[in-house]
Amino acid sequence: MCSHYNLKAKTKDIENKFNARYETPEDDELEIIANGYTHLRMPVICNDTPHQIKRYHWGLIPTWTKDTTQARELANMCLNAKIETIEEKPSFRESAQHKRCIIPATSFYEWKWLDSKGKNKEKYEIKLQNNQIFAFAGLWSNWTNKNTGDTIYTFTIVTTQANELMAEIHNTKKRMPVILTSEETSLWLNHTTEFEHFTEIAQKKELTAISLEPQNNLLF
DNA sequence: CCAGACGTTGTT
DNA sequence: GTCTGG
DNA sequence: CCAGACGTTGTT
DNA sequence: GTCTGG
Repeated sequence: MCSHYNLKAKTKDIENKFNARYETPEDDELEIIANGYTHLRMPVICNDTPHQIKRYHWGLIPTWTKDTTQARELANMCLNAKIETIEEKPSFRESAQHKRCIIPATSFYEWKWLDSKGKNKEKYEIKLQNNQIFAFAGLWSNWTNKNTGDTIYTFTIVTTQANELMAEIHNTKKRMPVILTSEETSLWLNHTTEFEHFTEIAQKKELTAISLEPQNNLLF
């Protein structure tokens, strides 16, 4: 499961890459290692405002969520969404139809299990081969807390079957996020391409996996 | 029927 | 809101 | 990972 | 003690 990723880039480069502008001012250079379970607000570009970069919480909260307790549970569950079933799942289908987004990133993390118990794991950081900024395919949602009237904006990262390299690393479940180049993001946002096609797109990505030193804890 | 889930995968 | 397991 | 279950049947 | 759901 893709539950940690990194966005390390100059804000100007992110803006230029995706032809979009930050909604609110940012530092010149970002380096954010996002841990899904902390539900950080991360930069996203949504289908309804494709030239704006907004910050949404990672961990999708469906519109029908009843209260904050349930919201917390769902946000923890909905860090990822399988592309094969997003049209069916109650948590995702509304978003799959109307609420798509892309999530700028420069790398993500995965562990290779070296034994069946997961006692020994090898950490990897995965990037595009040319080390370019890329984007995950994602879904967004807006949830209004009936008690406070506050609306929380959230997103999830869409996953698909692993390609050859990722299956080597994510050797238990063999999944990986749907990775898009800046040229491919409009295919996802504009809703014009079949879901199966994104699996093909993801399979073809040239990725580089860097084995991380055991002592590198990346603040996790 | 109706309370409880609603998700992915092994918290990388 | 809608589905589903018990 | 680690708290919590560890069972079967299928509501009356 | 060991499995497993979250």
